[in-house]
Parts: sequence; C-alpha cells; structure tokens
Amino acid sequence: MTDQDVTASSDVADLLSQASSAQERFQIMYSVLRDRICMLVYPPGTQLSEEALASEFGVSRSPLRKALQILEADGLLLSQQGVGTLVTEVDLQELAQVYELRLELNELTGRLCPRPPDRELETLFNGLKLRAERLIAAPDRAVFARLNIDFFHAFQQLTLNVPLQDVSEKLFYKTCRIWLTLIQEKDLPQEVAIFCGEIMEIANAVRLGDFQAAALIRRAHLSMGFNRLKTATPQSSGLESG
Amino acid sequence: MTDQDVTASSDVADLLSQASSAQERFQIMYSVLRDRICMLVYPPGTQLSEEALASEFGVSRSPLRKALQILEADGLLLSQQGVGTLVTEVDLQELAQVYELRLELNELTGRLCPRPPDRELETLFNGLKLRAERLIAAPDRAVFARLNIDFFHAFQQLTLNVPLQDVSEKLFYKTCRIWLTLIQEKDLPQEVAIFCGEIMEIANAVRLGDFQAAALIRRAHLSMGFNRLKTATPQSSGLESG
DNA sequence: GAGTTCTTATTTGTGTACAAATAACCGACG
DNA sequence: CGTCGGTTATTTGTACACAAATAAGAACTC
Repeated sequence: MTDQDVTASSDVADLLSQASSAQERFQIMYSVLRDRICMLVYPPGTQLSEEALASEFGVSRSPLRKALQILEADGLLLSQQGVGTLVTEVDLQELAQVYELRLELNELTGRLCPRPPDRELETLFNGLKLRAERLIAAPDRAVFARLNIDFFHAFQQLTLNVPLQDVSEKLFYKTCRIWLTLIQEKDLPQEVAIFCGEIMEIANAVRLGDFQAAALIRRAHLSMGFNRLKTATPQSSGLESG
Repeated sequence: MTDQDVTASSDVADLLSQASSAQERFQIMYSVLRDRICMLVYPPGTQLSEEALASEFGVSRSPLRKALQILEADGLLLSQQGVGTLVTEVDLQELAQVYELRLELNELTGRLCPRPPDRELETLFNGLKLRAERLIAAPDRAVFARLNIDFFHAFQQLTLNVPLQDVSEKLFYKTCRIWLTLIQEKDLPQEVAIFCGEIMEIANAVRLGDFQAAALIRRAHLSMGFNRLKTATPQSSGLESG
C-alpha cells in the first residue's frame, strides 16, 4: 500500500483498526501525518491538536504522540509545552545546506550498490512517464506534488544501499514542501514541463541501464531547480529570511 | 557539558532534576542512553527495562519512552510488546553499507561549507593529540572508545553544513560499537597506535588548513579499518552472519 | 519420555487524569 | 491611554492504572 492510498483513505481510523500490531499502527499514523505536511494539507505554521488528531484516528494521545515525536525528530514539527505542536516553517537558508547535501547524495545513488536493472524497474519508470504526460496536459499542483514524491521513491531504487536510501528520504521530506509553497500559479505549467522533461530523460537513462547518467541528470535538475527558487524569491514570500 | 560528563555522572536523576524544560530532560536521557549503548555498558542483546530505567532516572515511563523511541528510530534499540526493549546486534553486512556511505560523507565533510580555521579549532585538535599520546602510553578500551567519539565530533566541525553533521552523527553512532565488540584484547595496542597515528595526521592537516586532505586521510583510515575488521572476523564473533 | 496445551509472569502498548507551562485576556493603575 | 500584573483558558508533559502480547514453565496426555 502506497502513501497515496493511505492518504486518499478518508477514514484513517478504519485503517488503524485493521492493523494488527503497534508498529503497523505507528507506521500508518506517521505516513499519513508526514504526507499531509508535505502535501500542505497542514501548511507551515499550522497548529496541530493532539486531542483532535487522536480523536480522528480513533486512538488515545499516547500512540499518536509517538508519531508526532518522530516527525519532530525529522524536523517537520515542533512541540512546546503550553504552546502547541506547530508545522515548521521552510527556511531558505537552511534548505540551501540540505540541497547542497542532496546534490552529492544523488550522485551517490547512481554510484553505490547499483541495482541490477530488471523488468520491474522499467515498468515503474514507464508508469511515471505516463503520469508525466498526463500532468503536462493538465497541470495541477497536487498531482505535481504527488508525482514528485513517487518519482523520488522510484529514483531511490537505483541503489541498494539502505542507509543511503534512508538518509535521502529524510532529507527529501525536509525539502519537498518548498516547491508547493513557493511556486506561483503562473509558473506552474513551466515548472511542470521542466519536471516532466527530467522524468523523461531519467527514465531513458534508466532504460539504458546507465544509472550514473540518471544520477547526473537528476543532480543537474535539482541544482537548477534550487537556483530558480532562489532567484524567483529573493524577498520574503512566507519564507523566513534567515 | 559533554557526553563524557553526562555519563560520568553517577546520578542522572540529579541532572534531570536540575533541567528546566522537557526538551532538556529528553536530551539528557537520550545522550546518556546512547552513550551507554555505544560504550557497551549495554552490550548488543541487552534487555533494558523501562521500569528500572525510569526509576533510576527519577521519572515515570512516559518521558523515558520518548528517548527510547528516538533511539529505536536511530536503529540502536528494538522494542516489542510482550518481549522487551533490546539493544540491537551489530550486523557486519548491514554495517558494510553504512561504511560505504560514511566513506563518501567524510569526503563531503572536507569539501562542503568548510569552516574558517581559527584558534578554537586548533586548540580542539591539540587537545585530542595530547589525549592520543597518553592513550598510546597506556592502551585502554574505554579510553580508546571515548577518544574515538570525541575525535569524531571534532572532525565534524570541519564543515558548517548542519544536515551533513546530523546525518554523519547518526551513522557514526550506528557503527562505532563494532570496534569495541570485535577488537581482540591482543590487537588493542596495535589498533590504538593506528588510530592515534590518524589523529596526528589529521590534526596536522587541520593545522595547515587543508580540510580536504584531512578528509581524505580520514576516509582512507576508515576504509582500511573496516577492511581489517572484515578480514579479522570472517566467521562469527558475536556477529550475525547476515 | 516427548509433545502439547494451559497457566502465569513479565514487558511494552494504550487510555486517562492531572501537572506544568505558555499566551491571551482583562482589569487596575500610573 | 498605555502599561503592568494577575487570571484564566488551552496545550503539551508526566504519572499511573490497565490492556495486550509474548515467552517461559507447569501440568497433562499420549
């Protein structure tokens, strides 16, 4: 079951009641909350209520708090006694360092423990190409964001190095919100076009089995994308100036 | 206050009672437990009792559990209902991937956001050199382990990239136990000598302001060290074969 | 004696009541 | 009118009691 399915489900409580172990229940709550934060269902600055969330999920505050605490360790939430649990703001200066690191990690993804290409991988990227074509025809912020997340997870599968996968995922979820928060509506079609171009290029490189090329393409696009962000929003736009 | 001070304190409850905020109390418990795991006060496979720890720290299970849960997310603990909270075993095959990643990250530490050299940095590494000389004169497992930890933290300060620091730290604490668990008593003086040589070389490179050289030296030693581990213990030695 | 099933002790997970801390509100006072 | 101080509402943090799950041991059966 993918994150999309988890989130699309209107009733998380149903899912949780079907889970058999505490670990499964935690995983569901964690995934749902992280997805909502990254899809801007909870925009930066939003105050979450433990009581309300526990009620929605049909559990008490205790197990819910574990999910919130891990998300706080991930840097997506900030809890303070007497104040509340707030979704963190995206700070361009902090994200600059994250991006600098992600650039290098992407290169490693194409170089360390490369996964032997197989039919499954090809199918995965073909599916993404299809979704990219549909997105170009009808640009949409939420669809764009979802494809961005799914494409990231596909790219991660180019390496079999698990720690690298884990580290990259944490950093990805730290940064992926910034696109949704900063891209102006008028720029959406252009950004969609660039992103879908990247998908096509990388899917092609993957099909040829050249993962290092795929990684270089991704690195280049990540770098250019962040430069567009910096130049497009030199002044505040809901950002902290740092 | 360093981790050493935190751990050396025989009465963690005193420290906790002096802490003013919940975040401070969490930080203390987290640091103490992580240190005990990495210094093999709790060797791999040890079962921790929430009740006993909470009693020792003078708190209830609730705040203690937050520290345990983060340590579980770090991969140092594993909690299971009805079973207990166990210190994870070190798996050589898994650690091979971690080491492969750490090799590359060390190189990044010398390249990304280099910290302007100053007097403080020089003093820090001079202190480590001094401790290394004393260690060579009297090899000791615990002193070795402590110097290893402190040297890591000093090395981290060569970069100002915070996400890189955070990622490197998590991976370091995932792997540093393996030395204490695998080094035979007869090999200790030799390993100490090699490690202290590394410190001298890197401190020298840092003194000259050549952080990339320092990073390359560290990378080389990390690689050689892991190779010694692999060749010295091809069969099980309390390790999972994987 | 071996195997199986039930019992029981132990441990973490969950629910809930209360404590602590913060911030907003309100009123008194300069 | 502004400012300072106290009050109160709200929120997370903590303590504790109980539920759920696991594993070890006892007892029973074949």
